[in-house]
Amino acid sequence: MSAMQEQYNHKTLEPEVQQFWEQSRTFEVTEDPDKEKYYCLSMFPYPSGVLHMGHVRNYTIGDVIARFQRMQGKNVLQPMGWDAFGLPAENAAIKNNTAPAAWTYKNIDYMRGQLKSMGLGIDWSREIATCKPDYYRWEQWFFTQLYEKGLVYRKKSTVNWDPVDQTVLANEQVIDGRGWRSGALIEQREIDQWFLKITAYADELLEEIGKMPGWPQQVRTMQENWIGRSEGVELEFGLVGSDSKLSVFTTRPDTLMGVTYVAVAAQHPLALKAAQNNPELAAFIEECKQVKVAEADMATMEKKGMATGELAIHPITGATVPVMVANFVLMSYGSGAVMAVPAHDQRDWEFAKVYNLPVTQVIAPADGREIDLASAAFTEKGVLVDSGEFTGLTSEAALDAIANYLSEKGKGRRRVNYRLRDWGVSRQRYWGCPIPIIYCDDCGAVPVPEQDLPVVLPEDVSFDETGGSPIKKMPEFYETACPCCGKPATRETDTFDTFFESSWYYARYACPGYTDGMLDPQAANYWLPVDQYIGGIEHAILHLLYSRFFHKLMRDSGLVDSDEPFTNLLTQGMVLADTFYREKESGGQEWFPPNAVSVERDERGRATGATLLADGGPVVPGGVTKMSKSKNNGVDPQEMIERYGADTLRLFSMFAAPPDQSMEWSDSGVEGAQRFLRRLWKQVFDHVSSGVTEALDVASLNDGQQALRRKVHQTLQKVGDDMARRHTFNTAVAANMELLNDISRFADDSAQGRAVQQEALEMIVLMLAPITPHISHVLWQALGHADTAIVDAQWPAVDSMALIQNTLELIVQVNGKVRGKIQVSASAAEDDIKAVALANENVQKFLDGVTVRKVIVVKGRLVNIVAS
RNA sequence: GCCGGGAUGGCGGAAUCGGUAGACGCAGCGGAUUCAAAAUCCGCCGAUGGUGACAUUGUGCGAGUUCGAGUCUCGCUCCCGGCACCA
Repeated sequence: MSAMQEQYNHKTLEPEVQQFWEQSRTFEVTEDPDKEKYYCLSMFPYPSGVLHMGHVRNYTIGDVIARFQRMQGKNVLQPMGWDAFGLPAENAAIKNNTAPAAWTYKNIDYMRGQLKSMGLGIDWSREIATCKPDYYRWEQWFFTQLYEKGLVYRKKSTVNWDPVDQTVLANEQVIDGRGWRSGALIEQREIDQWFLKITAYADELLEEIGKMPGWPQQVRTMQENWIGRSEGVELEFGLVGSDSKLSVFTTRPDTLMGVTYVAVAAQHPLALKAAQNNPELAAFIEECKQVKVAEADMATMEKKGMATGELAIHPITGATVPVMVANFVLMSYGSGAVMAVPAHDQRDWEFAKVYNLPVTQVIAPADGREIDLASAAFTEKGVLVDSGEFTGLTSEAALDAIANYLSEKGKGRRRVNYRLRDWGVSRQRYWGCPIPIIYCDDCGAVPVPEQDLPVVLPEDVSFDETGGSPIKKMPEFYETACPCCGKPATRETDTFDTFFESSWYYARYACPGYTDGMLDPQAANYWLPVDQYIGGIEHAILHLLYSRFFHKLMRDSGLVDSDEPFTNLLTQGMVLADTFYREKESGGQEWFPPNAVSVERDERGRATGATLLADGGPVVPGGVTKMSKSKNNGVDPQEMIERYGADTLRLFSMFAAPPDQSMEWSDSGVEGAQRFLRRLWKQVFDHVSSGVTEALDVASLNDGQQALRRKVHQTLQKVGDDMARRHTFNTAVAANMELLNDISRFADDSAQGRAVQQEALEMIVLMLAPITPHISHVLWQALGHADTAIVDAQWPAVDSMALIQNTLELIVQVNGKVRGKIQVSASAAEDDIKAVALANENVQKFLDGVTVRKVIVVKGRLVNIVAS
């Protein structure tokens, strides 16, 4: 063992420790049936070029959990890879005239180095890049399997066309009518698309999300709402002068007797048919097409409609009601037609007011109060009135009665509807996984046979200024022969949505080099499901729903035997920083990085203003917002690692806020974290350089020694709970800071004093090991453990004997207000405690002239004297 | 509109099961050290009053339950996130 340096120097220390891990292959793991496994996974990064603070936070949380679980004796897998396909590579290719592949690989190489400098305990031998054929060949294979099973289909459908990125987006990728990446207004277009039948799994996806206690409630609710199950009745209206029927879906069959018209979507076949000889209606339908389905300000949209001239026949009464085309009916939900009950549905009511349609009340409040249908619809449930044989039933009873009536007559049936729509996976982009389909004039769409996989994406390509996909202009790529008949045929040139790759990467990490199939069942079933998944809340719906869907598809193909991919989910909060700006003369703001600004404060520390360091002129504080290029408030992790070291950066990230909350960046907070590490270093240095330490003899400790030892084991208990159960790493760090404060105040250089201090320092180094692994590694050696690396050390056990106290301090309250503190023996009887409390001098002052009514003793905590 | 989460010192946050509100850190103030500065160390640090012991008050607002409420209940206000002509 080399002698411990007096000064903490992260610059030499961290690379040395990282080299040790790499040489010892510390984090490379294999399946070991005798050991409990723990699979800890952080969402893999897109190789955009450089690491940002969001990555640092994500991967530090994951690494802390992984290292902690390893110290629990588990066989811990923590892999890393690259979500390598995607649009930014194409944009960069056009801008810099490089191929997307070259750009991506260059970024991966650079970012891998950055991740390594963070000191993450990753099994790098399992690294995956989704743009490599040995990865994507298996999703191509899986797609052909799903095709055979009928879970894949192609249809011409209205899609969201992003005019900037020149691509189709999934509904989930359209936010407020704009593309989730480009922000461009989305247009509607008809294109042939491949779809995955996620709706076939809607029920299971919904059912199981309800029983996943390891997921945050927020994410579960978001997925539930997204799937959007609603139970109701599907029923048919007849059409006058026609044999065809008009099918509608309703969740309120109890209001059926109040139907005064039927409304259909503009794209509904009935509307299109009626428009053929009605130019006015045709024009209206055309107008509705212009309105985007997901337009931002829908709420203010005017109810518009037009009569089709058709008449529908009520399934119970046989009365005829008009069929209207209405702009508020969605073709994509249910059957694209609704029964309208203006008296009991607000939208129907508003529409009826505009077009003078009758409002017929059929539900009355159960409590008999008056309602005014002239001002609004009555949408609550109640009791049926004027409803023929159903009159007098409650809404609940009528729901059943009418549903039964309709199904007996064959005019309707109970039905469940979902908001969720099938997943369109085709993208008209180049930098993605080719969809393994060949189109033959005679045989139609034919999946590429297994022996011809993978369909390799050509990497050596160049882009023209249109940004269109190069493989669409490469006959050598798309010209091929039909696998069925051998005639000349054309290859699909669309690629998969990149969510396709990220939907199963977690499983491939179990067997990244496996060449005999998509997954090695033995390895996959050993490691899966992921025990802890960590990532951003922005993936609450898209990625996390697709992954769950994929896992079930893989299960039903016999590839995995679990139902869900991620047992526990931690969604980390955003990283925020201060912003400062000046108004530009040309309009708009010029934003300055926080470290270029000096904040002035008054004598209480309150901010009074801010100036730019460069010119001393004032700048305006713009609040604390998510780190972003546009606000110029990003902090470069690499710079922080170089200046303070990875341990300091990791410590600060974990200390600043609980992992699921947003975290504010603070330069002085980082310095505080480093200050703590230097104090810890100095404490260990002073201890080890002042001689040998003899063995701890617990029985011989004096009060002061016992007190420090109690603090050590109390801290251990708390930190263990914070790390394992609560995931509140901020309070775990705070507890260690408290402990170090106590250690540095502990001035006892007696033999047993030094022994207690030795234990205290060992414990603090062990407790910090998951968070600050480099310094802990070195300090552990300095404390006399040169033979075993701290990563292989066991998490220490709490000595419950050390927690025992002979005397306790109790708070004494009078009527709930603290009036004094008393020391009592831990074994004191309740009556004795009461007597001591009542005798307390300050307590006596408040008992003067009043009568004690009751004395409440809360064991180990307080005494409350009730007096009046 | 609906669903979910919040609101605690100058700031980030702590208080885990109803039991000392403000742990820990940052900023600030005072002191030691230093020729000086940085670094380091010690002390103070919600508000009001008091030299002090201490007292009063204080967790967005208004009620309530309780011996005792930041925590539970009811009613509001505001903020953040998500969803939304979903029949």
